[in-house]
Amino acid sequence: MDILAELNPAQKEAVEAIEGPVLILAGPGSGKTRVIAHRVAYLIKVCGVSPHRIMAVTFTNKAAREMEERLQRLIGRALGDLTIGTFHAICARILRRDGRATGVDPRFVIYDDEDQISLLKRSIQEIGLDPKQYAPRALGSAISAAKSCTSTPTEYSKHTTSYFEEVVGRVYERYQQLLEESNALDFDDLLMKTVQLFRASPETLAKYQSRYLHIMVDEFQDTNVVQYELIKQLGGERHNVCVVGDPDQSIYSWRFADLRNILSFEKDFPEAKLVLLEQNYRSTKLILETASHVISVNQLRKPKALWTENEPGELTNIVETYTEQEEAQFVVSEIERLVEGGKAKLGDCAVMYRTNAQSRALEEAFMRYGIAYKLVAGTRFYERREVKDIIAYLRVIQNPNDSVSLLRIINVPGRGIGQQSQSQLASWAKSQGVSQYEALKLIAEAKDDEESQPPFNSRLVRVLSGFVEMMEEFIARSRESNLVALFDLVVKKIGYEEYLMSGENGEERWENVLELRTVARDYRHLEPGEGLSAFLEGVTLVSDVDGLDETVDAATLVTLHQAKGLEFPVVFIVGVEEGILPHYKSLDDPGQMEEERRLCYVGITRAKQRVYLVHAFRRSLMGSSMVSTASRFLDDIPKNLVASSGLWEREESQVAPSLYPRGKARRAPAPSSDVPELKAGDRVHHAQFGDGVVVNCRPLKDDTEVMVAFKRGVGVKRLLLSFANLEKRK
DNA sequence: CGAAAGGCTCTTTTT
DNA sequence: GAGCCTTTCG
Repeated sequence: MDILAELNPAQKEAVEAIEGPVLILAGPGSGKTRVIAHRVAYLIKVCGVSPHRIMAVTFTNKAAREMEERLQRLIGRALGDLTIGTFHAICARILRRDGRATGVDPRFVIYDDEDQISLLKRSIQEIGLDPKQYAPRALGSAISAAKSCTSTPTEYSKHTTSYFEEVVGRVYERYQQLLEESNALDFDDLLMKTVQLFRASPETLAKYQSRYLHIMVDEFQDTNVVQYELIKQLGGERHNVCVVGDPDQSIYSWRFADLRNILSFEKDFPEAKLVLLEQNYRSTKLILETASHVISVNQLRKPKALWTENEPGELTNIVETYTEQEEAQFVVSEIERLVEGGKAKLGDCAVMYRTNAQSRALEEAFMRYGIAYKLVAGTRFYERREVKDIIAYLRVIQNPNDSVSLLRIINVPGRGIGQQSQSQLASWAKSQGVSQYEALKLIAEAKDDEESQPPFNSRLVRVLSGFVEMMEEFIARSRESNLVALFDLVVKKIGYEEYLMSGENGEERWENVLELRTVARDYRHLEPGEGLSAFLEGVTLVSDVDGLDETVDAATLVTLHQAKGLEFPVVFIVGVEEGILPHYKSLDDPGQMEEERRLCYVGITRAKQRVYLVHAFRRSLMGSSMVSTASRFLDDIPKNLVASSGLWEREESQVAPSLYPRGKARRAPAPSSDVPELKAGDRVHHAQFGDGVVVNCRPLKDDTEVMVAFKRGVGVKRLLLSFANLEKRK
């Protein structure tokens, strides 16, 4: 098979440019994944480069898997040990192998978001601050930002410019100490420590530099500074670095992805070859045009000349519904209509949304209609309590210093080691200068020796010893048994099934444990220790889309972020409203607003045939009902590209003429002489409901109906102006 | 010690 | 509406 056949001239140019740096700017649907795959295949098959000497970085594990499959088809034989995966997975592998040079113990565990928050809380408390006053999440984000520029606690603290930053510096320092004591790395550490390793150990760097002749990076627009640094380190003198990206699809700046990497690339590699992929093979002309109108409003971008030879296709559907329930219902019934009419298969349809919370109404509608769907994240499997409990046991077995996991399981299932006992244990461990697990071992050893008893009562000594003896048994077994045998032993010994069954949703939760066991089975052929470690790494570094199964014929529900890199014949984007898309947190920041717009652009450009942009008039948010207005992004789509419909009549359909209680209305004071003139946007005060904002005014026969959005818990009320006694506020 | 109940605060997006 | 924390009681 000729690897260059079937490629257009620009794609061919990108594939053949194998010497020196290459920057590929690729519009949506322009075949960039294809280019990467063909480029790797070209290197191996035509240029005779060993797969061993190629690294390809993808954004998700799923993308890596697909790339591998594609390559196998292209090359027609096994790949050998090509390095392909996410930055995080690749770095974890490097650190396990060579991390010692920078002080990383190869048995490290990786802390996910939840573990990180819990450790941050502890750090905040330990330096004498209140986690309620200093939100762990906010501090975590600041620390993550620091790590994204490989700034150590000491370096960070040198350059603080505010009290908040000073606090961040202190928390960062303690947090990092605790991580080290726990022999744990967080996601950012995986990247940062690898860069530090390469800085600290030129021999290690040289080893990797001489191995990797060619490096390729997908989704380059979403890399951060450390990731870029890593690419530069590995690229070494050779500069055989090929990066592929699209600035218009940069949607991870909140994770400190830095678009400037693209500019820096051209500066750091002045000899870089630039390739533009502008022909779109995915979408209809009208979809591409719609998307272009949305994105072209952004100021901070370089215009692109995207084009397609595809059919014009259908107009973009803009639909307004009354509530989010109706919105979900519309989506599901429209999908049903398309499927029944033979216009699409169920699996062709995707529903995309800005926030995870929006999936709820959709799921309910899918279930009510009995239509199959797959939810990409949901309450993510690996974040479920029962799943994390078992993982925590396995983590402590691999690495007893993992304090976050130890604290999680020490009293789960309950064995009488409550808060009180735990802090006793913690302070004793500290006084002895040992880790908590080591303290437990000391207690167990000393329990029959009257002399060296730690200051605990005999009951506590008994339960603590019992716990640590059990864990020691697990650890011993982990050296000789395969992962599944170990898994079964742990679950049985701690009585986890009985524990779950006695609680709520026991059956469902037990099923999740069994599901985790089937994941573990994939690792049972590995050597005992290796299987455990690979399993733990796998379950921590999974991404949500990794679980997406294309072979199942069901509609897909994803966030817009997760949708990056996917494509579907039919795309619904729901909640296209001010405050949702764009998200309200972005409303006052032009830079963030541009990112929201890119997010919308990413969504639209996922579609091959049909796009629906749906918004609701009312939506429950954080418990109370709010009135929503159509997203500003919809205004930027010319009318001639749009087929719009409202599924509810603003003038007639609504509830009762007035929500104002009748009895009360009669007793209410007579219309006052100076009824204020109100218009949408005015702030008002109501004696009973408090402060609110006028959402809408509608003239009636001899009165005005005003819709007012009140504060939390009250929601939107429909009032008669003459009776409501509204006070206009400035 | 632990279960239950009530009160609080927030919620973007995720490797 | 949910998850987390605190309080209270057995």
